[in-house]
Amino acid sequence: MDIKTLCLGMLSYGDACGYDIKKRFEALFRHFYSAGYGSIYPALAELTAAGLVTCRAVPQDGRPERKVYRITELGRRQFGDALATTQPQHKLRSEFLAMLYFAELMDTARLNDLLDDRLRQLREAEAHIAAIQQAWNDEVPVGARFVAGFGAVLARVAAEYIETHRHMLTNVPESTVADSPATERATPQHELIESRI
Amino acid sequence: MDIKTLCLGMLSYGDACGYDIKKRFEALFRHFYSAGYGSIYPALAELTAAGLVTCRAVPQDGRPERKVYRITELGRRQFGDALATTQPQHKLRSEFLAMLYFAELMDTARLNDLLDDRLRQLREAEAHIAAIQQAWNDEVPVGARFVAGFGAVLARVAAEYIETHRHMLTNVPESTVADSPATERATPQHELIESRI
DNA sequence: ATCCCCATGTAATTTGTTACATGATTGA
DNA sequence: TCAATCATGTAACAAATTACATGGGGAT
Repeated sequence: MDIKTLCLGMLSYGDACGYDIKKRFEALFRHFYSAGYGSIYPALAELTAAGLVTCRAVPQDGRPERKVYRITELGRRQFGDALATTQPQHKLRSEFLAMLYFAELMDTARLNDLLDDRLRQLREAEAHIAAIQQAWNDEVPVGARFVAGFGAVLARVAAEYIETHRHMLTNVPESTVADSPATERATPQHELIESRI
Repeated sequence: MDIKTLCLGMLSYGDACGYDIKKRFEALFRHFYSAGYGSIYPALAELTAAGLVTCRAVPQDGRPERKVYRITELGRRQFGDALATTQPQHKLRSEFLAMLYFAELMDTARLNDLLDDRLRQLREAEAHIAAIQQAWNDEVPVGARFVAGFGAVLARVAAEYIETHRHMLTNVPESTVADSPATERATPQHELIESRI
């Protein structure tokens, strides 16, 4: 399920230009999928070349013309196929967690900064999802409700985990905090760590 | 915080060869960071060239020689700098959620497959984390405990959400299930969808 | 017999991000 | 007046995955 296919999916809910599609991505997909113009515009060009969408140019005064894309029957079929056969991936790449693994090597102030930053992001995500949910009416597709709920729950739980467990990282007895990196730590604990991982 | 830096971090907990480092990644980082040999071996070569690690070849009988890497003082300092200054990202790319957004366009059997697959992955993640936690002793760094707990909680909550909300997607009245894609859906709902997103 | 583990690497390919290039309109 | 929004696209770059290439040892 690449960006090309997702653009097709977006267009199955209504005509749009590249700019619109980006906005749609940002509206609901933002928390689990991102796409920039550098991906979307080439994707639309390829979809057009493959006959999966059609493109009509709408001139505007004072602005560049809109290129409005519409999905074709072939495109609809192909998207249906993709939904029926693709096995979806779920990739997380969290430098945040990777860094916290090395919490010992950071001081308390730095750790607090990292945790507060992440908390802010999570709160913002919760607020954003809540805002779009409130603007919904009865006809919103179940899929949208499901993924929005999913995002909201995960963001809330992640924030709660940070709040209830941050003391593990920051309430460290003074002596344990690393301060003289060179002298004591140079050679001692090599080769004996496999058990800790 | 790229793979190069993370290899450096891994080596700050003990000497290792590329193969070992990959195993370490898989042991605990697997749920939020992945790295293949194609990333790790070049990273180690670059770290060596930059003087951040040293490499000593250990011949073995019947196997290719191990190239055991050790972090240098410069490497340790540089890693400390990275921890102190890098602002970490947290990127999620979930084709799973993206596809479920279009749940209307899938049949119940397919949805059940997708949900069951994801549930299995999440249960497996929980089990894996529980296993490594049980093998731990008192000296495990707090960072490792924190990230393991984080992963365990998120996996559990995600699984719970799927179980308690899957009926939204699969208990659909017969009539609503899409069956004749071409005829009814060709043109009707174009241009009126902005409000639903 | 066959598969997995050990152990190294390179090269091609795919994929996505960032920067560049342009420019009028609208609201603060 | 300054930033943001609308609107398109290309080109360079960065990064990671995948495939290729090699090969003995040990377990089932």
